[in-house]
Formats: sequence, C-alpha cells, structure tokens
Amino acid sequence: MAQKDTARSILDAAEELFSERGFAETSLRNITTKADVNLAAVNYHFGSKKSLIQAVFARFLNPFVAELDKALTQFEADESQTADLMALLRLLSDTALRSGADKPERLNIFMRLLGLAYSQGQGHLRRFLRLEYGHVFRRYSQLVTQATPELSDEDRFWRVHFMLGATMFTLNGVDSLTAMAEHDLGKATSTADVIGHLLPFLASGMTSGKDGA
Amino acid sequence: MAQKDTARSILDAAEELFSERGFAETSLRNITTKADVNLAAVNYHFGSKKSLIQAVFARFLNPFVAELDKALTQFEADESQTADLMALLRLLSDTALRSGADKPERLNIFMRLLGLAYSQGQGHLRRFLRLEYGHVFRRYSQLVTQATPELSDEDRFWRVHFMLGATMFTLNGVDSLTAMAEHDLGKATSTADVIGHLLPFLASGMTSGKDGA
DNA sequence: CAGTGTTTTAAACGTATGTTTGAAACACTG
DNA sequence: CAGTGTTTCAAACATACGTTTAAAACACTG
Repeated sequence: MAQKDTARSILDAAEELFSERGFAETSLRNITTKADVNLAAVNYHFGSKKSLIQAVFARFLNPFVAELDKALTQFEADESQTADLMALLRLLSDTALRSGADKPERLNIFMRLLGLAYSQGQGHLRRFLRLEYGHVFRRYSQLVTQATPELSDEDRFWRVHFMLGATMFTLNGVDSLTAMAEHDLGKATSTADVIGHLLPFLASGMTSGKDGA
Repeated sequence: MAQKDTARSILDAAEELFSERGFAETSLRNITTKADVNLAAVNYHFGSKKSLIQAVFARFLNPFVAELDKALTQFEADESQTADLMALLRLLSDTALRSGADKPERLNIFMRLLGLAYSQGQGHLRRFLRLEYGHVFRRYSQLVTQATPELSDEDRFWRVHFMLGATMFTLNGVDSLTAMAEHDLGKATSTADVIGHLLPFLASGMTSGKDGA
C-alpha cells in the first residue's frame, strides 16, 4: 500500500505540474515537494524523469485507448459500409469525454498533456507514444479514409493534419480559451461545449471543395 | 561594424537553434558556440536570455507586421464593403510568404518560432508579443468580423481559434509534415503548397453550418 | 521475534545553466 | 599618438538540476 501510495502521489503531482508548466520546466524537486515525498522516490519508483513522463501518459492513455479500441470494433461491426466522418469524430470525442468523466478537471489536464506531447515531445516521448499506441491511431486513420472516399490521398493527408492541429491547439489551451470566451462573450463554456463547436468545423473543413466552399 | 556583426551572429544562431530545439533546451553556450562568439557576448549585447528571445522575434516580426499593416490599409481602402474571408486569409499568407522570400528556408524557421511562441511561451514572450504586436492582431480581427457577418459572436470566436490552431500546428511542424508527405505521397510539397491546401480548409470550416455541412 | 527484502530518508555528487567580473584588445577622437 | 569609450575574452560565480549513495525505517515471513 505504501508503495502504490507514493508512486501514485508522484504521478498525481507530476501530471498536474507537467500540464501547467511543461516537462523541462518542471523539476523533480517541484514534483516531490508537491507530492510530499522524498526527492529520491522518483528515481526509486520510476528510474528516471523520462520514465516518469512516460508513466504519466501511460496511466491515462492505457484506459483511453482500450476504450477506443472497443468502440472502434463496435463501430466497424455496426456501420462498416456507411462510415460517416462526423460519426467517427463523435466516437473519438465521446470516448475522450467519458474517459475523464469522473473528474472533469482531470479531462482538461489530459488535454494539455496531449498537446504538450506534440509541442514539447522530446523524442523519447514521441517514440514511446508511437510504439505504444500507434496501432489504434492507424486503425482510426483507416476508418477516416473509408469515411472520405471522395478525397484524394493528398487532400486527405493534409486535411487530417489540419484537423489534428485545430484539435490539439484547442484542447491544449482549452482552459485559457474558455476563460477568454467567458470574458469576451459573457458565457461559460465547458470542454464538451467546445468540442461541440469544434467537430462541425472539422467536418466542414475536411469535406470542403477546392475553393473553400 | 564589429558590434553589429557579433549581435547579428548571435541572432542568427539563436534563431536557428531556438526553432530546432525550443527555448529552454537551447543554452547560451550552444548559441555562442554556433555563432563563434564569446559566451558573455549575449549578456553584453542583449542583457539576458529573455531579452535575446524577444530580440529574435522582434527582428522578423517588425518587418512582417509593418508590411501587414500596410497591406491591411490598402485592403480596407480597396474593398471595405465586400470584405471576403478568403481574400483576408490570402492577404495574411501572402504577406508572410513574401516576408521570407529572400531565403525560403528562413520562412520555415519563422513558422516554427511562431509555433513555439504559443506552445512554449514563457509568459514574458506572450506579454512582449501582445504588447508589441497586439494592435495589428486586433485590426485583422475586426476585418474578419466584417467578413463573417452571418456568424454569431460565439461561433466566430471559437472558429477563429480553430483556424489559428490548424495554422499554428501546421506551420509549427511544416518541416516534418512536408517530409512525411513526401514519404507517404511520394510528392514534394513547398510551404506555399501547404498553405494552398490550408486556406480552403480554414475558409470552409469557418463558414460551416451547425452540422458541419 | 529474528531475519529479510522493500521503501524512505538526508546528504552528497557531478554536471549544466545564466550571469558577472576584471582585465585585455580594439576602435576612434582630439 | 595619447586617451577614452566600446567590445571581447577567459575565468569564475552562484544556482539548479537529475541522479546516486548508504544508512535508517519499515513491512512482512518463517
């Protein structure tokens, strides 16, 4: 019990601090102080800072991709011949939203972390994520291809990355964006609401004509 | 001459190294070694590392916003009553592309730097950029509002940020994306080509109906 | 309850960072 | 060409980091 408790405290603290400041800007001393454990505990339980970063991602990504994998299997069985892009996007966002349902503030932390994985990916993280979760990504990509048969490979390639970009950017800064929205529009917005705005934007961009119609 | 030479060498080296590894991951020793100047030269000429980062941005952002400001004035005079979103986007991208026309590889460096400003913005950078260049951004925003009168403030707010996200993400990783595109599609793509794909995507997402049509 | 493996602790290690220093080299003016 | 202000330089400074160590505390089994 004591072991899991220390390791879990470290993961909790690291998760939050990483999402707030990034990886390089968060020291092990920051983490262990917040977690109220000894400095050496990180290296004892995780081996190194790099491994700790990977462990933080694994803790929330493992359940997520397991659920996504399940959802994809069901999706393929239900409607393999009528694959709809919007339905695919909803499947992804629903799985993500459900993944942090117990504690909604945790969801935004995960979003920030995913964004950081892209923008601050130090090589080892990218390799770890690709190796560990690449198969789900490739599976999802295949379905996107099926859902957009009218697109050339070139158009699809670029638009998928534009979608990814809009999503990553938005989720990465969802906290400051919702705060800004509340200030500018005088209206509170949940992460689910933001996604509600995002998906139509993505689907429309994805299926646009050459001239942006 | 000697003074400007040293300062310029430092800026050149810093610009390139920052764009490759980020700010925190680039040490002053990395920079001064690459620039072939003494370590203390950075603090002598720029005062601190923070000031150096700001100077790097100022060097390419000052000419850019000056040109953009000019272009906006001309745009407002030409077609104030027929403000078209696609034209606005092209105005922005054309200005950016022209801004690095002398050395096309330099353009991608600027793109990466702008991306870093968002993803690694250490507070001081964000403050500096907002203070120094906020007025142009606000001016451009106003024109976007005029070009999309059919949108509610809420829809416009979110979609503008989705556009920003897709753009930032794309430009930030434009080097690896074009490399990936060449590998996957067997077709070389210039930064201008990427923007050619991006703008229709943005315009379409921006003007999408509620259901993503 | 002695003994054994695990976990925690305080302290130190080595390294790297941004910055400062004071003297040397340089450039330029009167 | 002496004198003055600017720029360069090697060296050191203080600090922070990730990691390692060895002993102490703990948990549990036989």
